[in-house]
Amino acid sequence: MNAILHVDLDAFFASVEVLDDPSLAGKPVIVGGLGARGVVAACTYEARRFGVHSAMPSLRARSLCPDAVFLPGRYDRYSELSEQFHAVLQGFTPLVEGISLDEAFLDVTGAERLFGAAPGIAAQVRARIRTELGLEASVGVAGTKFMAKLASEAAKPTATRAGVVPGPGVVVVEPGTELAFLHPLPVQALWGVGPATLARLVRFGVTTVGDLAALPVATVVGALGPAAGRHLHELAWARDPRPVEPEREVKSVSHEETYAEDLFERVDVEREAVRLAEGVGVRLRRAGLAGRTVAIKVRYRDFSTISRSVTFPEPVDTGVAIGRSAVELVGAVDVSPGVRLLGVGVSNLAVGASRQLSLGLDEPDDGWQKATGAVDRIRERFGDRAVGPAAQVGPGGLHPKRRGSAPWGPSPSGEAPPRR
DNA sequence: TCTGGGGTCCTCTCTCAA
DNA sequence: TCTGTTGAGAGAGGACCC
Repeated sequence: MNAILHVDLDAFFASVEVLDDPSLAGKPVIVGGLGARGVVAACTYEARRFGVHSAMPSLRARSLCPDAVFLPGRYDRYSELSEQFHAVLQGFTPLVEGISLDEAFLDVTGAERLFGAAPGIAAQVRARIRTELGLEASVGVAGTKFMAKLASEAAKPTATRAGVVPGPGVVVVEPGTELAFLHPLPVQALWGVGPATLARLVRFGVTTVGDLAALPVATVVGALGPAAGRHLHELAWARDPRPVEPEREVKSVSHEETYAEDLFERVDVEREAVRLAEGVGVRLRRAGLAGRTVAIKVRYRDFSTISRSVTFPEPVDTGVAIGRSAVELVGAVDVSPGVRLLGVGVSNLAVGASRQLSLGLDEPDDGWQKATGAVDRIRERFGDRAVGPAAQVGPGGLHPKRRGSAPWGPSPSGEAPPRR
């Protein structure tokens, strides 16, 4: 029997803000995009008492909890603490699968001889996170990843109108008790059941995990398709063979941005495509990756979204090559309805040096490779804003998109959010 | 209420070649 | 030569996760 831990930092971004500014302790704190199109990235349990939750539009959060402290978020600081968090986990086992900045699975089956039984390891993990990071974590312990995830959810504090109720911190699902724990839960508790899947299941009278388990698998497959149907039916019977995977390969790299005001001019959309492509290229080269498929994503003001992509025989990794493809793809879509969001991404990734596409310019391709290398070295020394494509030079200087800039929506001014 | 950013995975459709 | 089948791959869209 495997021993899997799911470790989740409580209200991570908001807790970091409280950690760095103790005067915020006990107050409703909301981190996210502050503009009209921003969303809540995280909030303290004091804010959740008012019905605020992550992914909620910031305007709605403001109306529910006008006295909350609203902060734009500091992605770099969260990344720094996330690295420390994962280092703590690595101290218990190398079998750590990071899910996000604040969440990870640990397979401690082999670590039990060194650290004791899994529930004890869970307590040790929490204690070390508290003393070394100053943050609170909830831990679920079970025989599978999926059950451990549900258990950590049950370990968290809860916010009610009356106040914040501390959680147990560690919840253990003992072998043999999985179904008793699982079947009373609402079916949305299953990983993979969102609003659309829920709507389909409700038509079959399914509201709990137990209801889903009671259906014949063929019925679930008929409703949800073979992959999702079989997978969810297995989960409903607490069967989850997925192992903890420490190394997961990246499948795609992308940047997207929602604009404070819609873009109607093709030249503006093309300039943004070049800027986003530049950021994607930088991240690809830093990771030593290149990709064969370049895709754009366009979201219109009515929230309808389209994507266009093109696949090349050879992988690309320079902003010039990605940008040129993205501009061509933008050229094939209608921008007149108003572009709310634009995204540029690269997939079909491969490790190693790329062979760049012919750029249709007089410059030999290896000349661009050398130029890109020089640009990367300048950025290493002087920062991302030091150099960029000519199309990006304007009165405001260079604005190459970097990971984590305006991560939760445009700020009120339309500029990147201020750093504290 | 009016919906971010960065991902992964799945499904459907179309095309092309065997 | 024509038609039907099958499978792979590309492209597009959607659902879901944190």
